[in-house]
Amino acid sequence: MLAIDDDHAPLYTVGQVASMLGVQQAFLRRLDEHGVLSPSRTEGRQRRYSRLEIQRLQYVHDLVEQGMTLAAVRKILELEDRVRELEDALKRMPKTRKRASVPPLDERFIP
DNA sequence: CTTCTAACA
DNA sequence: TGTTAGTA
Repeated sequence: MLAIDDDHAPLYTVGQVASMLGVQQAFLRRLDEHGVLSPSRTEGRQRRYSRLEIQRLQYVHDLVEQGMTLAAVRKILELEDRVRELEDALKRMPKTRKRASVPPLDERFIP
């Protein structure tokens, strides 16, 4: 009954995606090389992008235009994914009315 | 005709 | 980063 997610379906080639977004194929391939966004591959090793990946591509394109390096973009996407994880982990956490204790400044950053 | 990798400017 | 040669 779960209308299978056609948003995750790997359907589009680099060429299609590149012209859809008005970017160059080389750019998309570089994102793949740098681990920013790696689409799934066919058995013949050809890239196939899903609609979700294309959306993320739009976002990545913006960040790069704003001057972000690919390494920076990769880190940003990692952190944003991490934030989502924590957000819905929080959402599922049993409601407690306790006052959250704030960790000391020094300990709060750097994994 | 399209994509792929690798290499060069 | 964009382009291109040589393939598959």
